[in-house]
Amino acid sequence: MKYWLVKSEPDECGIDHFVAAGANSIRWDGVRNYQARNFLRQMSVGDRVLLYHSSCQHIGIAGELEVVASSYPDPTQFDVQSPYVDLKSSQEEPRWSAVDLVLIEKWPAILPLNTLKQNATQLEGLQVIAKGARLSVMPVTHEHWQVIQQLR
DNA sequence: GCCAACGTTGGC
DNA sequence: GCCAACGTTGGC
Repeated sequence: MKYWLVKSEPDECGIDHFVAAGANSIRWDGVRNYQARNFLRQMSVGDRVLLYHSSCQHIGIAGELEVVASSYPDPTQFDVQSPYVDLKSSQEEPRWSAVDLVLIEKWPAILPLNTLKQNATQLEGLQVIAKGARLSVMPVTHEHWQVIQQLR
């Protein structure tokens, strides 16, 4: 089992979207960055995922998700109605991938980015606390996962 | 709203 | 292959 962190603005697809979906999964699509896509493609069913809220009032980790479907072609890249459409992508060689995620737990409170930064020594290398970090899908080591669990 | 950091594009 | 210009991300 591997560990990951995904970023989203809570208005777009936040923890409450997953709460509303209940036992139903939500497709994690619209990723249009190659490095992030490559990480999506490394996800396996059963992997655990931290959901991070960005660009909002309470920045930080909002809860835990689980991968229930490994990567498949992101349908939004072919949807001309979608803001994520990519006209340079083809059905034969889809450029972008999506996975399906389901809620494991909404944490009782957001674990603030500030708290993560205050524990930067223990979390050294965790990409979300790096200055200027823009990656929206990133791996989390088992050690970092355990530190984060203790901080929540 | 500002702006630093970053990824991508495209001319050469 | 280099790099300037541009658009976007995301914390503050």
